[in-house]
Amino acid sequence: MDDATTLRNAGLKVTSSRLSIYACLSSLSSPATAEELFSKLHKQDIDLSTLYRTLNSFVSAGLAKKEVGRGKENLYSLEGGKVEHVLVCLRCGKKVPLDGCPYHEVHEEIGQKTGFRVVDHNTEIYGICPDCQ
Amino acid sequence: MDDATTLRNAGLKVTSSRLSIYACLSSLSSPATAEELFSKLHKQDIDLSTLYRTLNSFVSAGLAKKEVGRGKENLYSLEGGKVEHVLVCLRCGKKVPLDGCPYHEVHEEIGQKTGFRVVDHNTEIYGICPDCQ
DNA sequence: ATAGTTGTTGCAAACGATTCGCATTTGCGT
DNA sequence: ACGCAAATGCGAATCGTTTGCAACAACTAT
Repeated sequence: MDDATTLRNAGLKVTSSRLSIYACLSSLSSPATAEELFSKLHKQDIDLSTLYRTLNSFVSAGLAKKEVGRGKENLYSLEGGKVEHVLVCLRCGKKVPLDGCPYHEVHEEIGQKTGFRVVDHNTEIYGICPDCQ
Repeated sequence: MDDATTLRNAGLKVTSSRLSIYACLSSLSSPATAEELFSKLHKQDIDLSTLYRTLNSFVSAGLAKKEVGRGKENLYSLEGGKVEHVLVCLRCGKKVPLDGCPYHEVHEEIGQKTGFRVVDHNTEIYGICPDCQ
């Protein structure tokens, strides 16, 4: 499925800005701030407010995720990109990656029970509720 | 362990503001905005900037957690408080609580495989690694 | 294709959640 | 008690993010 189709399926109009932003997001190896995305997109001449509006659209559509960063800015990343699961040691901070998604089956179960379409799970479990689908 | 000891163990000076804020956080059933906490604390006469500074201290000390809310404000909650599992709808923001911890068995499995003692799981999965135990 | 409808974009201005500087006060080790 | 470093209150500043509006571009039905 190409990006345009992905956007359409999410109920979003396809525009060149959105395609650029989507492509930019999918090129990320880790979540980025709006400012970072903005400078990556600098040549494409996309307005900052458009970027913000687009990011919010993506989040509402379940395509992207928004999380708190270090400062007062937020981080954005594609939903369902390379989901990485990490064990973090509270003492030494060491991180041990886990292979695959240990929650996969559990989330399917939850989806069946609640009617949510489960999309991601980091801070919380995100999805689209029956009323919105 | 009482709150004062908790703060001290986290390397924070114990002050009445901090005790109030900590108590306020631990009374929450779900994450709250700084504004909400502020109005809950309004009798205690704590300055808003103190609240923010304190919340940041708590987060840095690993006592509290900060996450993005619906608007442009963030949500704060105690780390390791009543762990609640919630399905959040990306569209309408509705939250549906889950009974129990769906990950319980999965985490036991992970613990056995990796040697970690799994302690919590919100943004990431926390534990104590074999070297630290 | 064409015209109409609706959602999107750019621009500039506003907003407001969060941060910061500084003088004062407080906790806490000696 | 004494002194130092850290915490607080107050105000003002910051700047990440949102918004209003007019122009414009995508999609739909003709």
